[in-house]
Amino acid sequence: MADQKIRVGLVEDQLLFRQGLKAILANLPNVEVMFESADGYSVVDKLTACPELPHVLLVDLSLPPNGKTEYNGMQLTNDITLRFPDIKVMILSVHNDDSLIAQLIQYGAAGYLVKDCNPQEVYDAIQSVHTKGSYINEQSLKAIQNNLGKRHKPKALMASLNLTKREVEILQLICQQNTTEEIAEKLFISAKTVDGHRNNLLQKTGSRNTVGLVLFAVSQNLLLK
Amino acid sequence: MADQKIRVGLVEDQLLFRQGLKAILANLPNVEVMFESADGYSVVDKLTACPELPHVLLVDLSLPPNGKTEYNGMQLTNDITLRFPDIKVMILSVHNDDSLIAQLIQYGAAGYLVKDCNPQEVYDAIQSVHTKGSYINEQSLKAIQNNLGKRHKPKALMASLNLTKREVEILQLICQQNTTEEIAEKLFISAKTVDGHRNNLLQKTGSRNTVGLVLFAVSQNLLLK
DNA sequence: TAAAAAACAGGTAAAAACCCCTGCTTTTAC
DNA sequence: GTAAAAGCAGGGGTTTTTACCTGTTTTTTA
Repeated sequence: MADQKIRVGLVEDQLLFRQGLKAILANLPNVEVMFESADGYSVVDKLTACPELPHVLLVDLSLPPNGKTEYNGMQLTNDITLRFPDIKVMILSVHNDDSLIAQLIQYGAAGYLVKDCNPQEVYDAIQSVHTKGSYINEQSLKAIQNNLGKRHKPKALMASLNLTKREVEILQLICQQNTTEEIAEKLFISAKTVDGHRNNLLQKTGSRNTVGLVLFAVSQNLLLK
Repeated sequence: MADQKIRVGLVEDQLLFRQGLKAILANLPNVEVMFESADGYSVVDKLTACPELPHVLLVDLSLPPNGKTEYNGMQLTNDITLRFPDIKVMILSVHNDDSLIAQLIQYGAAGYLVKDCNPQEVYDAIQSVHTKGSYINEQSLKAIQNNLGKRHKPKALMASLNLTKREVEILQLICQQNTTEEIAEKLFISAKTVDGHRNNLLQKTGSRNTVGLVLFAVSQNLLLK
């Protein structure tokens, strides 16, 4: 198992970059490049035809469009991880966009590398993705932290607002697109009372209108699914 | 630099576990345990008094309360990472709760380990956190992926709805708590026109009212920050 | 170039927002 | 243990905003 080579696939449109990467990886003792593609469209087909699937797929984030429709590394990542859950997708990109990184992780990417990293880092990443299941470096972690829900200290905020149970209850019903009267019926109280609670909510949350209430509820994870 | 020892701090209430961990780490050549605490309350004070800050802080997630108030590893992580950004906080926990892991990462934790891992993994984690800035293993990555919003192909949904640019623009302004008239002023069009767009949005998204529009925008990540 | 889609706009009724207010019950604090 | 505070329920009325309908003009696109 430890001596078995890590099967690596490359998805990268620039021929030179792809060849260079292949050359670098060829020098590594326990890595074998056994798959490559210049665009995203044919990858799934090629993989289904493979006798052995690659362990790790290095995917360029900016893949070329096919005529009109675009099929970039993000979409490919999503499709690959859904159809081949065992393949670890490692994104290569020139950019370093936080929200993009977070989204890629969300779409199932196992790691993210900028293209100007050194070869050793590529090797570490492949190794880490294969053995640990992921390769998250500091910048990726920061990206994740910045995009892992925007709620900073929800408990503190909630506590300071001091919403009552009834208010939370009504807020949740508002967020389910109920009108004031519908809420009143469901809670067996007067519509006027609901209106009063709604106004308290507006005041307590500092909202201008229902939109603000919904955004608040979302930020505080108060939504019932 | 490479020969310099990694300074490690322990925050763990169980004496036996803390001592055991210290003994394990003492065997490692490039690790030095130079700080320890049995609860969360005194950590910040102790750290400010330190001549040299630890590189890595191993923190037990379930720290004991002080009388009435609770101060657990989550809160400690939040405080430490805010006040000492250079210290990498590594969480130790018996549980393996996805949403908890994600929240900890969000609060600034650099890694998460379950307590029944083997000593080698602790060493790897410390090493990784110190050199790479983070240690995210497969279960942590899964936790992150599960908590980075829901994974249901926003683009596909968006495409099928076919919102126009103008509609998206107006939806975003609605989500900023603007009234129809304010939006009209900002876009130099009639309020009636904005209203028309709003109605198209209601129809296209299948919403009953503005609340539905906001929830849709949130689900599609259409909010401008 | 014809059809489709988008942008625009007016009228009307319903709902929400925003004020004012009175009681009653429960919780909290001194 | 009593007083104060907070939560809850209810009411009246006005103004603003939204929801829903209709239609026309402009822009896209097949």
